[in-house]
Amino acid sequence: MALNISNIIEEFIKSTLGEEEKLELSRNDLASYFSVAPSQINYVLTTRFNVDRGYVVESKRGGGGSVTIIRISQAENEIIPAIIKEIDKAPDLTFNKAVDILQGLVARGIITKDEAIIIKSSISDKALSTPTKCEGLRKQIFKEILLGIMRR
Amino acid sequence: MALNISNIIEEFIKSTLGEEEKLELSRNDLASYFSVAPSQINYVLTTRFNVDRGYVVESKRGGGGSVTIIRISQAENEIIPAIIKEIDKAPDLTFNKAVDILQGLVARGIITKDEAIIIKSSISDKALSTPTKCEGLRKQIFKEILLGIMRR
DNA sequence: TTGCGAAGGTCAAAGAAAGTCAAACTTTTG
DNA sequence: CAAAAGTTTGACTTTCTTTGACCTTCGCAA
Repeated sequence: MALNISNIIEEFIKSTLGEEEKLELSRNDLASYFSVAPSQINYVLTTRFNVDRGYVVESKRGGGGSVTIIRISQAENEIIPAIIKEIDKAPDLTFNKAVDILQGLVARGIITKDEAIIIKSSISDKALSTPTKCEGLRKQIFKEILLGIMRR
Repeated sequence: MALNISNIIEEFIKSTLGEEEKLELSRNDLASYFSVAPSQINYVLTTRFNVDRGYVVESKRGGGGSVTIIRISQAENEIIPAIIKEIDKAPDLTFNKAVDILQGLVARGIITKDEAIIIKSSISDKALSTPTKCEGLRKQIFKEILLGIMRR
């Protein structure tokens, strides 16, 4: 993995979180600990700890404010329908969004890393590049895959 | 073999890779080390480290970005390119033909049953049913999946 | 009750990689 | 030797990260 500071902060948060469900921390302290702009913490949170990847973040401003990272724990049989509902909101599905979702599924132990690789292949831009570009195709394929996972 | 800079870079990468499975490097650093244009590295990668020669390349842009060269494992290195060659003979690929191929891969222990299920989902008629029918799409997706399997 | 300081939030611009593509150049081949 | 194939270069693009200026919210003390 490339060594940028965002990845390092991501790993730090994950290892501090450990097996716990929640982690409360101070944005400013974390930023000064890593000598970065406070807004960089937000960048890490929005790109690495979003719903797609299986986390939610809550926060409180003002004196004594803080940021709380929460691992989403959902009954296994509810996750996939929830994801399908979520992706159905947008007309299309980007590759990166799908990769985030897959990371979330791997993190929750629903699919293996190897399975994620296969799925990524099947919905990559390259796989879907055809003379006649088909709108919404990736989404459709991805949904079928999710349904297939549920059925097994 | 002609002693052009591409061959020298190729040898350098190979000897740095050694017996390892993966090598992560910086495109720009490598380019400046050999005093060539960065895009020359891409040229070397696409001509010398492609699937036909038993490698796949992954990369990440942006700060801390990098290029990773991955050696494909041996057994799969034989079988999968052969399958790709075979399916390339026909312009299209039926679902049933693909299922046959998948059965073969499961039988040889190259993929698991669960992985076969996922792949079937991604190339099913239902996944691919779109308003504008896309010729040869299933084939393309299937090929990408096969490449993905090699990459694990 | 109001105002100040201490959080955290937002957003856009700058920076840091890597990717693409075509033109120019070089080497090989018929 | 001419055409084809292979190599090298550089301008431009895309993606991801980092920074900083400015905004919002909250608790507490005067």
